[in-house]
Amino acid sequence: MGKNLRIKSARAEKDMSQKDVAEAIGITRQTMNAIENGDYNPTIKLCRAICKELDRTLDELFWED
Amino acid sequence: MGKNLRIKSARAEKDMSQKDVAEAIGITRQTMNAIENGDYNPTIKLCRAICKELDRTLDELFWED
DNA sequence: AATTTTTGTCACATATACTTGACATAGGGC
DNA sequence: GCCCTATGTCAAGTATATGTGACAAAAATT
Repeated sequence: MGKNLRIKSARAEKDMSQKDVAEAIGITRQTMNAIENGDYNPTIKLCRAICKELDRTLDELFWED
Repeated sequence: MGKNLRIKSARAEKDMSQKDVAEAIGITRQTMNAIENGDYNPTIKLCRAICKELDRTLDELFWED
Protein backbone atom coordinates (compact mmCIF):
# COMPACT_ATOMS: atom_id res chain seq x y z
CA MET A 1 0.00 0.00 0.00
CA GLY A 2 1.17 3.55 -0.72
CA LYS A 3 1.41 6.54 1.54
CA ASN A 4 -1.75 8.46 2.28
CA LEU A 5 -0.76 11.99 1.39
CA ARG A 6 -4.32 13.20 1.80
CA ILE A 7 -4.11 12.64 5.53
CA LYS A 8 -0.77 14.41 5.65
CA SER A 9 -2.23 17.32 3.75
CA ALA A 10 -5.32 17.54 5.96
CA ARG A 11 -3.05 17.48 9.02
CA ALA A 12 -0.94 20.28 7.63
CA GLU A 13 -4.04 22.33 7.01
CA LYS A 14 -4.93 22.08 10.69
CA ASP A 15 -1.31 22.36 11.80
CA MET A 16 -1.40 19.08 13.70
CA SER A 17 1.40 16.57 14.12
CA GLN A 18 0.80 12.82 13.88
CA LYS A 19 1.01 12.80 17.65
CA ASP A 20 -1.59 15.55 17.96
CA VAL A 21 -4.10 13.65 15.86
CA ALA A 22 -3.32 10.36 17.58
CA GLU A 23 -3.90 11.81 21.03
CA ALA A 24 -7.04 13.62 19.95
CA ILE A 25 -8.66 10.36 18.84
CA GLY A 26 -7.13 8.06 21.43
CA ILE A 27 -4.64 5.97 19.46
CA THR A 28 -0.88 5.80 19.57
CA ARG A 29 1.47 7.91 17.55
CA GLN A 30 2.93 4.76 16.00
CA THR A 31 -0.46 3.62 14.78
CA MET A 32 -1.15 6.99 13.21
CA ASN A 33 2.24 6.90 11.55
CA ALA A 34 1.64 3.40 10.20
CA ILE A 35 -1.76 4.33 8.78
CA GLU A 36 -0.39 7.44 7.11
CA ASN A 37 2.47 5.41 5.64
CA GLY A 38 0.11 2.73 4.38
CA ASP A 39 1.65 0.04 6.55
CA TYR A 40 -1.73 -1.26 7.42
CA ASN A 41 -5.34 -1.27 7.02
CA PRO A 42 -7.25 0.64 9.72
CA THR A 43 -10.76 -0.21 10.87
CA ILE A 44 -13.65 1.92 9.69
CA LYS A 45 -14.17 3.22 13.20
CA LEU A 46 -10.66 4.59 13.30
CA CYS A 47 -11.00 6.06 9.83
CA ARG A 48 -14.16 7.87 10.92
CA ALA A 49 -12.36 9.27 13.97
CA ILE A 50 -9.50 10.57 11.82
CA CYS A 51 -11.96 12.12 9.37
CA LYS A 52 -13.89 13.90 12.07
CA GLU A 53 -10.75 15.22 13.69
CA LEU A 54 -9.47 16.54 10.39
CA ASP A 55 -12.82 17.76 9.08
CA ARG A 56 -12.86 15.46 6.09
CA THR A 57 -15.13 12.68 4.90
CA LEU A 58 -14.33 9.02 4.34
CA ASP A 59 -14.41 9.51 0.60
CA GLU A 60 -11.98 12.41 0.83
CA LEU A 61 -9.37 10.60 2.92
CA PHE A 62 -9.86 6.89 2.30
CA TRP A 63 -11.45 6.25 -1.05
CA GLU A 64 -9.32 4.62 -3.74
CA ASP A 65 -9.92 3.80 -7.37
CA MET B 1 -23.46 -0.72 17.14
CA GLY B 2 -26.69 -0.74 15.16
CA LYS B 3 -27.59 -2.55 11.99
CA ASN B 4 -26.39 -1.15 8.72
CA LEU B 5 -29.59 -0.91 6.73
CA ARG B 6 -27.87 1.01 3.98
CA ILE B 7 -25.90 -2.10 3.03
CA LYS B 8 -29.05 -4.18 3.11
CA SER B 9 -30.80 -1.68 0.88
CA ALA B 10 -27.90 -1.52 -1.58
CA ARG B 11 -27.89 -5.31 -1.70
CA ALA B 12 -31.60 -5.41 -2.40
CA GLU B 13 -31.15 -2.94 -5.20
CA LYS B 14 -28.72 -5.32 -6.92
CA ASP B 15 -30.69 -8.41 -5.89
CA MET B 16 -27.75 -9.97 -4.08
CA SER B 17 -27.80 -12.10 -0.92
CA GLN B 18 -25.24 -11.68 1.83
CA LYS B 19 -23.61 -14.81 0.45
CA ASP B 20 -23.48 -13.35 -3.05
CA VAL B 21 -21.69 -10.22 -1.89
CA ALA B 22 -19.39 -12.18 0.38
CA GLU B 23 -18.30 -14.51 -2.41
CA ALA B 24 -17.90 -11.66 -4.87
CA ILE B 25 -15.40 -9.92 -2.63
CA GLY B 26 -13.75 -12.99 -1.12
CA ILE B 27 -14.98 -13.02 2.46
CA THR B 28 -17.22 -15.42 4.30
CA ARG B 29 -20.96 -15.16 4.58
CA GLN B 30 -20.69 -14.96 8.35
CA THR B 31 -18.38 -11.96 8.16
CA MET B 32 -20.73 -10.19 5.79
CA ASN B 33 -23.61 -10.95 8.13
CA ALA B 34 -21.74 -9.63 11.13
CA ILE B 35 -20.82 -6.40 9.37
CA GLU B 36 -24.38 -5.81 8.22
CA ASN B 37 -25.66 -6.49 11.73
CA GLY B 38 -23.11 -4.12 13.25
CA ASP B 39 -21.45 -6.88 15.26
CA TYR B 40 -18.09 -5.50 14.41
CA ASN B 41 -15.95 -3.02 12.86
CA PRO B 42 -14.62 -3.93 9.41
CA THR B 43 -11.32 -2.76 7.98
CA ILE B 44 -11.31 0.04 5.44
CA LYS B 45 -10.14 -2.34 2.74
CA LEU B 46 -13.18 -4.53 3.26
CA CYS B 47 -15.48 -1.51 3.31
CA ARG B 48 -14.06 -0.38 -0.01
CA ALA B 49 -14.64 -3.83 -1.51
CA ILE B 50 -18.26 -3.83 -0.34
CA CYS B 51 -18.78 -0.34 -1.73
CA LYS B 52 -17.37 -1.22 -5.12
CA GLU B 53 -19.43 -4.38 -5.35
CA LEU B 54 -22.61 -2.50 -4.47
CA ASP B 55 -21.82 0.63 -6.47
CA ARG B 56 -21.77 2.92 -3.48
CA THR B 57 -19.18 5.15 -1.86
CA LEU B 58 -17.72 4.95 1.63
CA ASP B 59 -19.70 7.99 2.68
CA GLU B 60 -22.93 6.42 1.45
CA LEU B 61 -22.53 3.11 3.25
CA PHE B 62 -20.22 3.76 6.19
CA TRP B 63 -20.39 7.34 7.32
CA GLU B 64 -22.00 8.13 10.66
CA ASP B 65 -22.83 11.31 12.44
C1' DA C 1 -46.50 -29.19 2.90
C1' DA C 2 -42.02 -29.98 1.28
C1' DT C 3 -37.78 -28.05 -0.36
C1' DT C 4 -34.41 -24.67 -0.98
C1' DT C 5 -32.47 -20.30 0.01
C1' DT C 6 -31.37 -16.82 3.14
C1' DT C 7 -30.22 -15.21 7.39
C1' DG C 8 -28.83 -15.60 12.36
C1' DT C 9 -25.69 -17.39 15.60
C1' DC C 10 -22.28 -20.20 18.00
C1' DA C 11 -17.44 -22.06 19.38
C1' DC C 12 -12.90 -22.36 18.11
C1' DA C 13 -8.80 -21.17 15.25
C1' DT C 14 -5.87 -17.79 12.77
C1' DA C 15 -4.35 -13.40 10.89
C1' DT C 16 -3.59 -8.91 11.75
C1' DA C 17 -4.76 -4.26 13.81
C1' DC C 18 -3.19 -1.84 17.56
C1' DT C 19 -0.30 -1.00 21.96
C1' DT C 20 3.86 -0.38 24.54
C1' DG C 21 8.46 0.86 25.07
C1' DA C 22 12.43 1.82 22.96
C1' DC C 23 15.98 3.76 19.81
C1' DA C 24 17.46 6.59 15.65
C1' DT C 25 17.49 10.59 12.75
C1' DA C 26 16.61 15.09 10.76
C1' DG C 27 15.48 20.01 11.58
C1' DG C 28 14.93 24.23 14.20
C1' DG C 29 15.73 27.27 17.99
C1' DC C 30 18.66 28.53 21.97
C1' DG D 1 27.54 22.86 20.73
C1' DC D 2 22.78 21.28 23.19
C1' DC D 3 17.65 20.67 23.45
C1' DC D 4 13.15 19.78 21.69
C1' DT D 5 9.80 18.36 18.28
C1' DA D 6 8.39 15.43 14.53
C1' DT D 7 8.88 11.39 12.14
C1' DG D 8 10.39 6.59 11.11
C1' DT D 9 11.00 1.97 12.66
C1' DC D 10 11.45 -2.30 15.40
C1' DA D 11 10.33 -6.27 18.63
C1' DA D 12 7.11 -8.22 21.59
C1' DG D 13 2.63 -8.23 23.59
C1' DT D 14 -2.71 -7.79 23.49
C1' DA D 15 -7.12 -7.14 21.31
C1' DT D 16 -10.01 -8.04 17.72
C1' DA D 17 -11.25 -8.81 12.72
C1' DT D 18 -11.92 -12.67 9.93
C1' DG D 19 -12.15 -17.78 8.76
C1' DT D 20 -14.10 -22.51 9.38
C1' DG D 21 -17.60 -25.71 10.36
C1' DA D 22 -21.80 -26.44 12.16
C1' DC D 23 -26.78 -26.04 13.49
C1' DA D 24 -31.31 -23.71 13.54
C1' DA D 25 -35.06 -20.90 11.99
C1' DA D 26 -37.29 -17.75 8.96
C1' DA D 27 -38.61 -16.72 4.22
C1' DA D 28 -39.13 -17.75 -0.39
C1' DT D 29 -40.18 -21.20 -4.17
C1' DT D 30 -42.38 -25.03 -6.05
